Amino acid sequence: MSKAEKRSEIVHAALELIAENGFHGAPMAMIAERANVGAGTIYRYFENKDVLINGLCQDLEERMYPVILTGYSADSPLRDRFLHLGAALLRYFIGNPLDFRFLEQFHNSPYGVEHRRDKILGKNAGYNVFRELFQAGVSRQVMKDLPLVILFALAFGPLLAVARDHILNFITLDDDLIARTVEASWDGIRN
Amino acid sequence: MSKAEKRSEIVHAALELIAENGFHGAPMAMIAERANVGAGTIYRYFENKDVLINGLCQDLEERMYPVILTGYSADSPLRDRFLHLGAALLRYFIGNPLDFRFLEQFHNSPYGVEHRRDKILGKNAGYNVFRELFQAGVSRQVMKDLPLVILFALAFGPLLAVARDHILNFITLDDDLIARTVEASWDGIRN
DNA sequence: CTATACGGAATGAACGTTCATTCCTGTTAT
DNA sequence: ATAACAGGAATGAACGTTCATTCCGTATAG
Repeated sequence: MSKAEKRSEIVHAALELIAENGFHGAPMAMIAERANVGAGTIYRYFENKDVLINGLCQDLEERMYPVILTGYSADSPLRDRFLHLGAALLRYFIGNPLDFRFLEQFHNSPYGVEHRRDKILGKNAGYNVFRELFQAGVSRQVMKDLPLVILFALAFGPLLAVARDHILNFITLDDDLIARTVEASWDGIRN
Repeated sequence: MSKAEKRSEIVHAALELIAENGFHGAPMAMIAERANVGAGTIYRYFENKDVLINGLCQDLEERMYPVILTGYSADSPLRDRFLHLGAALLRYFIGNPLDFRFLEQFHNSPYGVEHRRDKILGKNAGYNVFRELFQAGVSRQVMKDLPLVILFALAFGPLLAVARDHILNFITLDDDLIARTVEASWDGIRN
């Protein structure tokens, strides 16, 4: 097994275990076992568990962004752009439940809060499709004149909640239901 | 200290610690210390940690419901009823951040998922103001014709998200902002 | 071409720490 | 005096992390 493969085995095993059992249910020994490596080997690739977990999150975002942005045109009407992003996000989560469950675990942990604080208040507020879309929406008065944070909550709160419900089998989302849900969440933010 | 007082000290300490530091950051020894009791004493009141935590959740719901339902009239128009419940919920969470943080921790843990599964699919689907309100909304065509679970997500997803953002100091909610947020989430579900 | 030596990578047993839970001692109330 | 209770030290299981050792591919010597 090459070095890169081994690293990715470790990352994949960790993601799987954390998604399935939460942070509690993913001790290093178990990650090592599932990745078919020795317990110590992990520490050749990651300084410690914190670094592994933060790395996981970064890897994940890098995999997710391109998928969501496929077919996204910054020139379309705002409504279309929102519907595209919302549906793409929802489909991604449904198609990659492990990624979704990991992100949920991550965001409800000390790691996640710090991560989000940086994103909202922090330096690397850099380029961000979502922020750009919402700022345009507000300034063109297509969206409600509410703080960005609240618009985010109105838009993505429902989407994350239905993704969770689908993955926990409380409901089964098909393409029609996805579309109607995203449209409903658009109704929440549009003027 | 009376027996009932001691029990409530333990419950309060546990809620505080779990809310502040998550489940990881609330070992029994620390709960005992904050409650000014011995570590073993807790086990005279609760069989084990699981029982303590589930008890916490039940206590909390019993404290929350009356507050939210104060001034609620089942005869008002559906829109008013929703606005009342939404604003009351949001205000409760903002005024009782520890309760909110605990509920979040709880719902993102194995305990919480089981608890919710029971509530949605389970037996004790018994009386529930929210369910009743939404069923009425759908059947009178005041709300979108979507599965109940999705309407819940559309309505409460945003409210929980903004409550979280307020408590984490990403935004400061005042009465005006609360009202406008609840109205926006109503736009998401109404026809 | 084969045999030997080398060095980085992998290993997993062992360590120190932390936790939930138990147990025994001392205290209080009757 | 006795029973019920409270306390916190003791216990053992589980965890993240370390480190002495083994393994293996490659370079070097014969």
